Formats: sequence, structure tokens, C-alpha cells
Amino acid sequence: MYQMHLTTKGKYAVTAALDLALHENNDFISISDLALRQSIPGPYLEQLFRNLRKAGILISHRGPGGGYKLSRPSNEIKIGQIISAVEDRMDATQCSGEGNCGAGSKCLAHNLWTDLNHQVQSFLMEKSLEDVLIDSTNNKSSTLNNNKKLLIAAG
Amino acid sequence: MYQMHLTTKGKYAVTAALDLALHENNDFISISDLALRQSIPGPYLEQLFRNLRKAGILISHRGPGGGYKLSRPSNEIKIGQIISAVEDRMDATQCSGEGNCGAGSKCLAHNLWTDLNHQVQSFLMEKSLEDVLIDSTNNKSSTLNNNKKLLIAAG
DNA sequence: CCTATTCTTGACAATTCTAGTCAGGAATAT
DNA sequence: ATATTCCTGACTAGAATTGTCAAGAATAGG
Repeated sequence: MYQMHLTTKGKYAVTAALDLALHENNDFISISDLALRQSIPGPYLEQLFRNLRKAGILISHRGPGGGYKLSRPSNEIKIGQIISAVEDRMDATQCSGEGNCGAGSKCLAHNLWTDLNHQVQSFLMEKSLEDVLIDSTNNKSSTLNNNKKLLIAAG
Repeated sequence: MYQMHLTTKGKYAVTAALDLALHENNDFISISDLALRQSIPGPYLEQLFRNLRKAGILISHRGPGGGYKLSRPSNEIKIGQIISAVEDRMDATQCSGEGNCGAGSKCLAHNLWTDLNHQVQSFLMEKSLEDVLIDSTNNKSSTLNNNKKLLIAAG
């Protein structure tokens, strides 16, 4: 089936990465600084940064003055890469692209989820950290109709 | 923050509604028939149909020969309506559109989630049950790159 | 009127995920 | 040396998901 999961993991990871992008010229930034600035529980962030490092998105350095920094310029790192590095619901749930949902064959909604999948993938994979920072300073978020009944809430 | 949740609830509800749309000319269809045809746990589906009825999407009839049917033609019912009727994570999580994420003000990623929100909303609110059935029989799902690392998996 | 069918409601339970903590270890700058 | 900072793995509490169950109310058909 589907399984589309954005949790605090994803949010924290992206927010922290944006902070790193913002201080791109600085050397390394420690987790404690980041956690403080972005109001993220330190040990939790640490856990997330493991994954980002393994995924090659961050590089780290230990010892005094150590910390993390982006492995590449902020315009080369896509939001989708960050999220997929920390959101590990790899979906063992049901047919993950294969068509063994419905009874034996594709369920009626199969293509719907596939298309939605593609839609979100594209959105997140086309947007770089730099893009988001630019959008953010321009404050140019699209007009959001604040329908609380809908599935996604921004914050 | 965000909170974008598609769970089995949403999948089951949409799949069942598609089944109803497929048999639009028939009278009422019983939950047991539906559950059997679409491999959905009966009592669970029952629970979901409550919400769809309350939302005015389905109408029901009791007694022998009773069951459920769509309240309107399948081209007037949008997927988004179905999902929002059953996925009740109304998101008390954090700033639900307000900007009290970050420390006091909007977090760096605020607009990103808002935009993603809007993106998915549009997608689901523009697609009707009929649309999905047509896409489904045409088998014309967009080319999906089967990246298991990504957040959404279809099925 | 009796009965089988089917929805209706509310409560309940098991499992899984999320979100976050903690302790101890390894590297490194000064 | 020592303080700093990452690194790792395990662990926990709470919530959410995914169901189940039992008893009741409506209705069609005989």
C-alpha cells in the first residue's frame, strides 16, 4: 500500500540541516549549539545525525571545536535525501511498489498511491537546502488554506 | 510542524469507496461483501464507514439487503474528502499553521512543510473516485522510480 | 409477529512506532 | 592530562495504529 510518513525525525533533521546551511562558512558546529538554537533535544538530534553522516550528507569531527558540517554546498543537498536518511519506515507493510496489495493483484488504489508517491518525491527531491532558505527569507510560502481537517499540517 | 499521515485507515477507506464506485449502479452493498472482495478486516471497515457516513460520503441502510452506497456520483467525491474523514490526526502536535514552531517564531522549515502540505492537498482534492478508476483501468500510473529509501511506498 | 440480516455504537486489547534518554567509549585540541 | 565532542547501542514511556468484541436497533420477508 502506501505509507507516507513524516515525523519529528524528518522535521528535526531538515531544520538542523538548514541551520548548518545557514552557517555554511563556519567550520564545525556542535550538536549542543544546534540543539539549543533550534530547540531540538540534543541526544535525539545526535541519533539523527548518525544517519545523516552514514548517508554522506554530513561530515563530523571530534574533540574540542569539533561538530558537524555539510559535506557539500547547500544547493547540492536535497530535502528528500535528508528525510529519507532519517525516516526509516522502509515499509515492510504491504506491496512496496510490487502489486501484491488487493487480493493477489493490485488493489484498486494502487496507482493512486504510486502517483502520490511520485508527486511528493519530486517535490522533496527537487528542493535543495539553499532553495528552502531562499524561500524562507522571502517569506513566500504559497497561500495555504488552513483546513484543519486535512492530513498535513505545517509548522 | 508537519504531520502527514497516511495509514491503513486511509487506504482501506479509499479502496472500499472505489469498490462502491465500481458498483455504483447496484443498490446497497454490505460490509461483509466489501470486506471479502477487498481483503479488509470486516469490523475494522465497519469502524471506518461510520466516519464516512458521518461525513456525508456514504449512506446506509439496515436490514437484509442493506449496506452502504455512495451518497453522490463517483465523480463528485474526492479522494481527499475520504481520507480526511478517516484520518483523524488533526495534529495537536505543534504549530498547525501558526508559526510557533522554532523557538517562539517560525522554524526554518516552516514554509517548506506548508508548501508540501499544499501540494498533497491539491493532489488529493482534485482527484475523484471516478478519476482513479479511469486511471486504474488505463493502468497509466506515472513512471515510478522504485526508490525504496523514499518515504512513500505505493501498493 | 418472528427471524435472519445488517448496520450502529462504544469499549477494549495487542502490537508497533515515535520520541527521547542514558551510559560508556573513542578521538582530538590545547 | 583534560575537557570537549562525537559515537554507539540499548533502553523506556507513551501514543498511535490496527484491529476485536458484544450488545443493540432497524428492517425485509415470510
